[in-house]
Amino acid sequence: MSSETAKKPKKKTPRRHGPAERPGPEGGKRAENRRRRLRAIERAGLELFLERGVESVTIDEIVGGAGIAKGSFYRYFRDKEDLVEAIMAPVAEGVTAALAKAEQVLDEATTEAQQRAAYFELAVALAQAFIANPDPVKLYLQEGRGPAVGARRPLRQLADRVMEQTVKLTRIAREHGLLRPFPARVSALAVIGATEQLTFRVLSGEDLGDLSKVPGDLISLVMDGLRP
Amino acid sequence: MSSETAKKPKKKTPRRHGPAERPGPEGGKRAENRRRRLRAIERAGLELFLERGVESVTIDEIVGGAGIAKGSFYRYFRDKEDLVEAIMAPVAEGVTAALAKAEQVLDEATTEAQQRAAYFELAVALAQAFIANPDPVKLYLQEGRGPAVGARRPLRQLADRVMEQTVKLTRIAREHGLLRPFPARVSALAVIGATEQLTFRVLSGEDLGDLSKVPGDLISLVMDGLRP
DNA sequence: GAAAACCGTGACTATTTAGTCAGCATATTC
DNA sequence: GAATATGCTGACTAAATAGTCACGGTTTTC
Repeated sequence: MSSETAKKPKKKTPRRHGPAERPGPEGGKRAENRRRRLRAIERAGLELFLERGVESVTIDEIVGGAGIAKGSFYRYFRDKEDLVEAIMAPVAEGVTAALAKAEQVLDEATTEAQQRAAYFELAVALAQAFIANPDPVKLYLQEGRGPAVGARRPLRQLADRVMEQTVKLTRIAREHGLLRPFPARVSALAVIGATEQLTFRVLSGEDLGDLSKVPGDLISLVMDGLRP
Repeated sequence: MSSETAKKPKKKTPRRHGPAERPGPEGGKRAENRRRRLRAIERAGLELFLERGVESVTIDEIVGGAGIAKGSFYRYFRDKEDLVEAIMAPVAEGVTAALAKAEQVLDEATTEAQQRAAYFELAVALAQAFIANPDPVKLYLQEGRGPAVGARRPLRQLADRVMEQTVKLTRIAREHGLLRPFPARVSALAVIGATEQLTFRVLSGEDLGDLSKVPGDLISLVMDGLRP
């Protein structure tokens, strides 16, 4: 508070989310309680975020839903943004890793079969990440286009990372002659957009018929188009 | 109030947005002031919503941005949701009308040429609505997947209407043999998703190369796919 | 099992916020 | 241009909210 230029909440962020600085104990009772509480907070937060939107949910509601005291929230998370980041961490890591892996494999691939296999692997890895974390994925789809300020920042940042990585992959695929020569950004965004919209509506309970057919239909649609 | 039995702010909504019930005057100075103020509020609100998200913006910030007193806001709008609805009205009407018109024309079309013309007209009408209201469209794309509660309700409702109408059109097109036989909802959502994502990123200032080529590329991509 | 480290609690403070309204200002009417 | 209708203002209230912290309970350590 010495220097002026009064920013309200400033960006002081020495440490980030996590149970606390996880002082020292062992793999015993404390660690167990910690895990339980952490999960309770994440679970309650996620449920409320999906129902009412990240920005409208208050810390009081979250602690109420988790059945803990308010002070405990602040032992585990710095603020709401921190909680969102924690909720998204598994998805963010899974998706980022899958995209990075695909890029690396593609760079080293020499045959078209290898290339196709890389894309197939990518699709499988993404599908696994989605299926393992449907609610966080829905939150991402629901709020991921918001401005990168406040509690939604982690969501928007993930969306931007996904876009950039996908553009890279698209560029590689195009250079390998696997795609028609549209600008890579255009192809990538169209594919992301179609995939995300379909995923969002499925996760919203929209009736899309036989769900097991959707992924195949999407790929067929994207690769060969809608024209009969 | 252990759980939630009563509605917090209730849904009392006797009248809706507008300058007021526009008492009586004429086409003179008062009406002029009214219009100016209305536009100032909408402009300030829209700018803040895009920058920081609908739910995070306060009424005080809006009146500050518009340069008016707080009481005046409430003369023109019931609350923030009401303002959002007003901001989106031109787009909502344009899009809804275009989709309804296309449905009607398609129902009466007898030749394939007429059908194709109807889709072309639709594309033109939608493009016009987008170009005439880029900021509201961006707001819709940014927040339109949020839950249909609070100030974002009008945005989500518009998104749902767009989806339903597009599904209808897709179904008609498919029955006319213009599309491959994917489930109509799947095709429709894929097209909407690709279109909206591309539009959102264009409006976010993303570099997509020659912008005049994007619509054509999108159509080509959707109709004939990415495969070379 | 006693001391020490750690943790959870919820009342509390300082802010922020939505919404109101009495009084002054401006436009319209005659 | 006086009388009246309408509109704008901003201080005010009540409610909500983020974040803190002293205290008492729990777990670990020795």
